[in-house]
Amino acid sequence: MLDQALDRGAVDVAGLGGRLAGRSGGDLLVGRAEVDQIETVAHKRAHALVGGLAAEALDLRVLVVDGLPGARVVGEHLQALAADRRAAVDGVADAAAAGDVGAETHRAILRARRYPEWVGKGKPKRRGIDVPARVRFAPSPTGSLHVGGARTALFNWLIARNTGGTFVLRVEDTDRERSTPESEAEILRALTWLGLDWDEGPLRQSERGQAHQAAVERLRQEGAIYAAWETEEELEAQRAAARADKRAPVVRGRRDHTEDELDALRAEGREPVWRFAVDTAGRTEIDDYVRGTVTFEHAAIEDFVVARSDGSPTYNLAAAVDDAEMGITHVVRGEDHISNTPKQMMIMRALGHEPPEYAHIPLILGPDKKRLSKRHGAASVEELESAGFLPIAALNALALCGWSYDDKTTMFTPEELVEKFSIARVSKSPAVFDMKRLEVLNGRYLRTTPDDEFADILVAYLTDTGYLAERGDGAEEIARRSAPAVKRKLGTLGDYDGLAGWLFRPHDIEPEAWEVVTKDVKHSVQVIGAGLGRIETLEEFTVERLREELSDQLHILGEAARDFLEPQRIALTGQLVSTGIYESLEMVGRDEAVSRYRSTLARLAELWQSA
RNA sequence: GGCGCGUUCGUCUAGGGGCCUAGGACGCCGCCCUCUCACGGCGGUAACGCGGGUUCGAAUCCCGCACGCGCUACCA
Repeated sequence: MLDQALDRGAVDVAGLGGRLAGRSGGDLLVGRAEVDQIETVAHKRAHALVGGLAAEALDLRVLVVDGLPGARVVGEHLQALAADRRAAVDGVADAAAAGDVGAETHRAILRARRYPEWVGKGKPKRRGIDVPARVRFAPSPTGSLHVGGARTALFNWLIARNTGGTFVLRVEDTDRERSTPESEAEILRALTWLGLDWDEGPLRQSERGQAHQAAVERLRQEGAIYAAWETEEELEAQRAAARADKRAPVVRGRRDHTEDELDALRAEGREPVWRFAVDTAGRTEIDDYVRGTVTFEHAAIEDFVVARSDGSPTYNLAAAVDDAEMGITHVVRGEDHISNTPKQMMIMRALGHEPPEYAHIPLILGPDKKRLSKRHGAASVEELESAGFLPIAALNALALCGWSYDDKTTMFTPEELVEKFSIARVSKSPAVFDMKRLEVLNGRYLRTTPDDEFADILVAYLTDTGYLAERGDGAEEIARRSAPAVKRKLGTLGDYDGLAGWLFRPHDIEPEAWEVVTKDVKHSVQVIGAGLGRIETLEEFTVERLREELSDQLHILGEAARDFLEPQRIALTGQLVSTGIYESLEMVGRDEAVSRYRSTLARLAELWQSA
């Protein structure tokens, strides 16, 4: 078949003088380079490979073995190859004829010939931070620490630790209406819970009033800001006009009031705000660690307010002054701040400071792809804690939100995180926070915790949430004893009650479980009775013995494990999902177990009779 | 509306011109562990937003479009 194809010239590769000949050997040879096993010719990439070599050699010689399996297939592939590569070869041939093969082609050829060391590196890798960085986390104390904020804090902390730098905590409480000391305390507590310690601070922006005033004064002297007297309505009109005009909705105050006008304005009792006089002709470029160069034309930036009419500084002024004066070298913050950055850079420059470097990290989204907020449920660190997540699990989930080390690692110790983190590997695109994944991760951490340590963690959690107090005396002891049984099933500590709640209650059967067990009353009575028979007389009430006894009974009955064990679980715990059956029996002991079995049987019997 | 950013399985991601027949993880589905629910193990499902261009070759580079998100305050 192949020979026929050859005879017809159909496989004359691109008419470049290549020829095909039957020969024994087993490999497909192209030029003088050995390519691959022949079956991989079917591979698309082999075509490309051969193409590359053909392009180089401009003379394709293909040697094929006699009696190869599927000569027809080989022939077809070679035809495909020929058609496929003809253009390729022509392209290079033309280029070569013109005396210029091109760097790209050269690289491709070299790569194909597996001389990786000769192959160009392509684009440069994104840069990381390799100097000791002085970074800051600057939350505003208007609520609890959100997942997004926590992640920003974490990244900053990681950069500080990993570069041997300094992590500064600064509380941005210039909004006096909404800032509260309680919220500040809660944020600090949440950071501590996560294990993020700061080297300086907390420094309150509200206590830096003098520095801010001085900066405003300086800007005034420099002529970088001006008093703006426009009323709310006038500003609105400006914006509306711009919008109608499809221009950027920027606000610019009048800068050329006469003395008489100013007197008149003051006489009205108006107080001006101070706006930054934006140089509308210029532009500001941010050389961002994660986004590359981002350019803002000043024409689209309004004359933003730096000082309110009561003289207090706005966020942009306070942040710029503080970052500059605190010697912050790298500002790492959420992407929602990126349009503030040129403003802050302008302020710093007007003040004679060189702006720091910036990294704007992508936002964390809720399942609806909107920025994660309270609406999405557990959106704060506080909620994560009370839901029963371990700090280490939360830390990992946060770190892996917008950052990855490689394609598989999902569990890092804090030390590994510090060692491996790099801003260069932070993703550009926003990430949906995956609560389910956090749960799974948490369960994994729980399971790797040694039993005694786990028991302590569990008891601490149950105490903090008031669970134990509500269950009365002896509850702690019960919880401690149940710890090993519960450990392998827990996703979060908050799931504890769902698994072990029955231990603290007098015997009762939840409706769903009752439904299961009453589906076939006769059968239920039978297997529960059989189970009871086994445990009633059992001297040694241990997991091992219980397993033996019940397994034995299960075999005698010839039941499927599920059909036999499910009713046992319900008889004892009254729950559909619970701690393991044998552990559960052992935990409550024989007397309690027997009494629960009997009470279940009694209820079943009652139903049976009435039916 | 303006400005900015983003777009690979449902979700988090690997990927930087040929190592991609697009890999991993979570979820989901199935099987196994005859200790059930669960845990664990094994397997399966599933993605390069669209259209052009550059190139012998594009998930990767360029352009356009679409969609999404952020910002657009005398809030931070």
